[in-house]
Amino acid sequence: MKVDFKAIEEKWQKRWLEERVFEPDRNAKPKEKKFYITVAFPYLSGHLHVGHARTYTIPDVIARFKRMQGYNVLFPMAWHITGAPIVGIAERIKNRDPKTIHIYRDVYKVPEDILWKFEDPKEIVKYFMKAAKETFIRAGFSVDWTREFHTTSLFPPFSKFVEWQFWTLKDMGLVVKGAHRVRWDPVVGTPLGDHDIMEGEDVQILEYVIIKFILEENGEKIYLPAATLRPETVYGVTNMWLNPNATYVKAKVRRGDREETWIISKEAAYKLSFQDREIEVIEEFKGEKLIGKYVKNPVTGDEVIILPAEFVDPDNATGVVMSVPAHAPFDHIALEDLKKETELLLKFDIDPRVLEDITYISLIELEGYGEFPAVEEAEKLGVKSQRDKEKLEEATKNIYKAEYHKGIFKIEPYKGKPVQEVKELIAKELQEKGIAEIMYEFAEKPVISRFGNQAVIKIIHDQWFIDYGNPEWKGKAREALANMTIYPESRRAQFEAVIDWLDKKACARKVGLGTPLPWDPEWVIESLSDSTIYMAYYTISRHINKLREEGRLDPEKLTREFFDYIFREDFSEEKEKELAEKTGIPAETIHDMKEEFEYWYPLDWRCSAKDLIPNHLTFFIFNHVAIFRREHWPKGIAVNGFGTLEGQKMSKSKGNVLNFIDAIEENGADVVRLYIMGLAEHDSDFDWRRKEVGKLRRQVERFYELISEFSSYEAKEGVELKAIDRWMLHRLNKAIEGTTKALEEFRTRTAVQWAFYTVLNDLRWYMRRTEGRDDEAKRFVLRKLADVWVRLMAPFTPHISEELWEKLGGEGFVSLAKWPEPVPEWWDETVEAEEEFVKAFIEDVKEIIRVAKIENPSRVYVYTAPEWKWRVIEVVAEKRDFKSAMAELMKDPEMRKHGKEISKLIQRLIKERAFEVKRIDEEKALREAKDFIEKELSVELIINPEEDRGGKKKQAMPLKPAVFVE
RNA sequence: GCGGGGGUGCCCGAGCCUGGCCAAAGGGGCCGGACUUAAGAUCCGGUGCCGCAGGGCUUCGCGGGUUCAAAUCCCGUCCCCCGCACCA
Repeated sequence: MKVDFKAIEEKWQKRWLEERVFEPDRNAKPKEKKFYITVAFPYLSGHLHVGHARTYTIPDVIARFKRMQGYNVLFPMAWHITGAPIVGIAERIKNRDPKTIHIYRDVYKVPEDILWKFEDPKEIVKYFMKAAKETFIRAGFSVDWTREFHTTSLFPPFSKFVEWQFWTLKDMGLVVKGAHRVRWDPVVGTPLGDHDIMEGEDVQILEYVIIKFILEENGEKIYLPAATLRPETVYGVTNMWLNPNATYVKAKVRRGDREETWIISKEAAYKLSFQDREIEVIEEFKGEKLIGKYVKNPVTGDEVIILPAEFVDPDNATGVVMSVPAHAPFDHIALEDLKKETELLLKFDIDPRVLEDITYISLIELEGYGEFPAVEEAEKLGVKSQRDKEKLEEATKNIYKAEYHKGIFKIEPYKGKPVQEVKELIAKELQEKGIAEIMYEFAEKPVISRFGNQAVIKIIHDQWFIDYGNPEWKGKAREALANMTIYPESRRAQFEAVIDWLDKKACARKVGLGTPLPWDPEWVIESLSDSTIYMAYYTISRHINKLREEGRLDPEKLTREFFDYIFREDFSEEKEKELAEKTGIPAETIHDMKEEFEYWYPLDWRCSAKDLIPNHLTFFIFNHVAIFRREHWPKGIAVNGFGTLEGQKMSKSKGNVLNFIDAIEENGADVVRLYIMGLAEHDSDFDWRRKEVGKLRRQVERFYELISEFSSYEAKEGVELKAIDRWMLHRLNKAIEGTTKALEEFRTRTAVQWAFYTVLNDLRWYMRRTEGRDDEAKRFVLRKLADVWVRLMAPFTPHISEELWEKLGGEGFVSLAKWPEPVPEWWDETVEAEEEFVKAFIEDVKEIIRVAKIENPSRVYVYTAPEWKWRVIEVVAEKRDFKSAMAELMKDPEMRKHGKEISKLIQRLIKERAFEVKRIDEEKALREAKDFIEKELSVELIINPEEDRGGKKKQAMPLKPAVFVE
């Protein structure tokens, strides 16, 4: 039988919408019975694919589950359109970029006539919002659509809400203005995000400390700023390095109201001009001009000579390097090289003896090394000259790492401190004294922008930040987190780390869709920053939407005062009246909004994929604790993993994407939902495999057929049940318990395993065990099972569950039906143990037949353990040691008859730690299952005969009867 | 570099917190059987090694330790994945 999933799905989706099944009424239930769950709204630059499906299905399943548990559930949805990508797409469509057109026409299947409208970003937004909503409806998501909205100034009421949020943060001093470094295209003049970079998108930005050595020339004070990543080594400088062939400049460097004269490489002058310095080049010359001159170390006061070195790269930092041969392999080797080049020295008019006089200065105590680690390491790796670049780099890396992590500084005033600490201290101190500055530089080159230009690092001013570095704020965020439930709990550590590391976050930019910063409208609030507390907006959104529809809303009148009242203040009739006048919204409606917010908040659950932990989810915590009162702080976060397609990462540019809607079209929403929920747990990733989905589809069809069949049965109360019937009901209880527990913890995979597979397998076993039976007891069991099973499956496969619920004559929607609870009288651990015993027995006999290679067995003799052995087990379980168990047992004269055997048995039991054995009536269990066992094994089963066939009888142990096969 | 998370049988993946019932759930694949004219679907069995009686042996990245007992705890080590921001 083919099940027409599509027809069933459409039918119920229509009914749900018509009867407003998922629009909660806050007056229906007390606040203790409310359940508010949200999921990160989708960014709509295209269709949702199956990789996204899990993120949205989880909260829906939980919402459905909670609804059935009797909660008043709010599960809203909105759309995120803030940011640059959509604008970028529009631009690329306009430019007829073939790649973009391919994606939108062929992968997303946008009709041609609509595609060209995409030159306007608003059209993109319009199209995909509609598509996403349709997808969600067709996925069967139990969303309250009355609260739908989207972000940016295209939806003014929400924009006003964001404005309010930012004013509030600003007043608290949490939005600050400052400088910020960005990757920058110097030709086009724009900041470069990751996707704006053609080459080198993952290159790190390093913070060089540039230490200004002093060169006195004709009484003029000139600085020679040496760039280093190890400022602490300034105490060990023996000389300076310049590249004699590189071009250097003498330039006036202005920063603020300070002006100095520097000598740096030509490249450095250019790069520094983007980093808060005004550079005026006075003179250009080759590095050789300065070789042999002396400069003064600004920290130690030492006079050191400038020497030539070809390893100095003028395009790295300042092109000026200080030499610390004791701890830097490059410096050591360069000095060794130079000693051999007398001619070169003479050319620069340097007395070779100067080199001989250079004494290495040891700064760092490092275990496993002597005074000069750099020298040792270079030797160890067999470095011969500066040209052994690879080896030298390795040596440098080794030494740097070792000294940084394990080194102890030897020079006062930092003596005895770990290098790691000293480095920070010195860098800070030197900067404070004006001896050193910071220069940003790429760790590798080249870094090319998508415009094809060599990128630089620029310091931008007037940038607005949200100051997540604020220690007080961090404290509150930590407090909130500590009181939250995180699923999976193992992610908590990451949240803690993120809260610790988070610092100033640029919150506005000059391009893209969004809400303008209310006090500085040139800036648009950036997309991660405008969606941190919108869960609060949902609570009043339906009123806003209604007012809007009725044309009774002037968004401009949604002032700070209005939002303050709703979200941050106490109830006040007076205030409501006042606001009614100011906003034009009826006082009752304002009151209603306030009540609704107070009812739904705090948010019970926030769901999202795990990639949002380092940003959105943590911002969500931060912004909540800043703006809302403690009682409104969020209660839980559940994160989930991503999806791949047949083992491959989904990539729209490569075309291997399966759109969510296409998957639904192909398999039906219920199958897709069940598949995705059963595939992975919590934050682990899942892999979509077409073949498996197909298989599942058939199983779901089977489920449908089974329940359809059982629906005709009558559950007549009071019929006498056989052991196997009770077993089935007991197992059903377990499935209820297992599913419920798993769903409470967002463990969808375990839940599906219980709700679907375990029940299916148990049912299979039950049918096998009861084959040929057709009696009232069996019908009773199957009918009960159907009732329970449909409800257990309803969160996962809501459409066919509705259909089946209707067939079963259930009242109303299964979506609102009561979630099953274990039936107390169904519990029967004994019958389960007996059934397991029977199963194990069959397995054992099969094993014997197999191993002993018995052909055509005809009879199986089974001997269950005698009573006294059970007694021994019980006593051992209680006493747990040989002496007292033996003593206890020997009190009984019946037992004494078996004294010797008992002593052996006790020893064995203690050795095996067999302390937990559930007592069952083995003989009864075997007799009840006799027919079945005989059929399974195709033998005659003889239970506990007098005659000891094969002399096996004495082997009988509790739960392990003696067996003889003939 | 800093931070977070992992390494389990042919593959995916549970178990690890709270050591024992773990040769290790559940899928998938593969092999065999039943059903069928056949294919498919479905059902049953097998899938570390050895074993003519239900047993034994060796396994959970690698090395060591704790324990009567370790996939699970501790120490060391190797390898892998992810994030590092103005970007959704």
